[in-house]
Amino acid sequence: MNSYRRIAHLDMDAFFASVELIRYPELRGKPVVVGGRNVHQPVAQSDGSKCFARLGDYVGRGVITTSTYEARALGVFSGMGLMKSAQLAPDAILLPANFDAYRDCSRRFKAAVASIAPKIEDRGIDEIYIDLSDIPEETTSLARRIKQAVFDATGLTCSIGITPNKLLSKICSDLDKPNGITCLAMEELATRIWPLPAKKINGIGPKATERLTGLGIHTIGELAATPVEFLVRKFGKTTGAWLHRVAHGIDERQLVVGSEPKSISRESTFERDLHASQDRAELSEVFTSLCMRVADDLKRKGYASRTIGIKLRYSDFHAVTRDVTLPIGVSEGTEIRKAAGECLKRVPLTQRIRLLGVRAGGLISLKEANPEASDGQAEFQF
DNA sequence: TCTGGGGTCCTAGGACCC
DNA sequence: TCTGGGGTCCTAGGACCC
Repeated sequence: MNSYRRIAHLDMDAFFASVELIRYPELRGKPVVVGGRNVHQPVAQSDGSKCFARLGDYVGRGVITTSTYEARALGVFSGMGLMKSAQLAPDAILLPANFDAYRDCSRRFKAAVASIAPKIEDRGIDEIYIDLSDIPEETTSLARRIKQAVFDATGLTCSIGITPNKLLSKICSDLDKPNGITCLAMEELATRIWPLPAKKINGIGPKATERLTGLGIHTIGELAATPVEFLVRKFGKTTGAWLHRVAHGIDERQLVVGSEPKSISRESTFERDLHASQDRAELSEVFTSLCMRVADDLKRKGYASRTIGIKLRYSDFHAVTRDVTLPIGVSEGTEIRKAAGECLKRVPLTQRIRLLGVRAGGLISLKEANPEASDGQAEFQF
């Protein structure tokens, strides 16, 4: 058992936007945002330059997926509604998301890191944890080498935090962005971590931040100074104890390597809110198409699902879910459509609908789900 | 002019079984 | 005719993350 661990968190800098800048180097230094729907690809003009969509011209629903640091300086961040951000930065360039390119780039940066340090936990398309404990190399030198490997593989920069655990490394990778390296030892907790706002802790989101603020707790240091009994009284046993631990920089979690997906889903927000009866045909078409896409994803990844569910978001943004567990796993679009259709009957349909989604949970490998396709499964045959 | 799409994990109540 | 706990599965909702 390791008494001293060395855990890195690596976060790609403005990932989607940076991938786009490799494709369109003429946009470097300009405010650029990625997002929206029906955003036109850049159009080549007769003089050889390209015509890009302008954020100020955008009409419709949608949010910013990523923005360059120049765009962030104008106050537009990921998650912000595009129509709202258009008010703040009308002249920013707007590019449509190109997920295939991002996934490809993601695979390349992860492979580059794995060639140096193979113990990696995947945390999505643009970040990973790396366990460096068993690598005999000085920390900063190792971090530089990893960053160089990522750059050589992708042309992109990243930021790395290295500390004794995942909790602190995640905080630290964000402290010197972009293109930074931040190492931290436990002795530096009070000086470098405690002054930060509590919401910098992974797992303290908007709701928890609001509750803490209501208790007069703003920084991680203030949280650390709060008696654990008080936190347990206010947040319950599990959460209260957890808040106390993380504020003191304590996190014993190991890296999770090679995890399997738990669910696969597809959802779609409509350009305008639809009515169950008036827009029946349109809704039905989208619904079936979502089921088919889930079926495609399941088969491509080699899973069948025992629990099929739906999600509706109404025009007031309130969401409901319904699901059903089947006796056997399914992966055919028609089977998913049938189960999802049963779920739909259990949901109120008076209000207009903003979003429709279909989810497949309870995943089992396709081989287990299809006994006749494998051998040794036919105990009860006539 | 409101608020995307893909996920994970947790909680809590009820059914059901031993 | 009142009454145990424990365990697991199912369903719904919600917080949070990238």
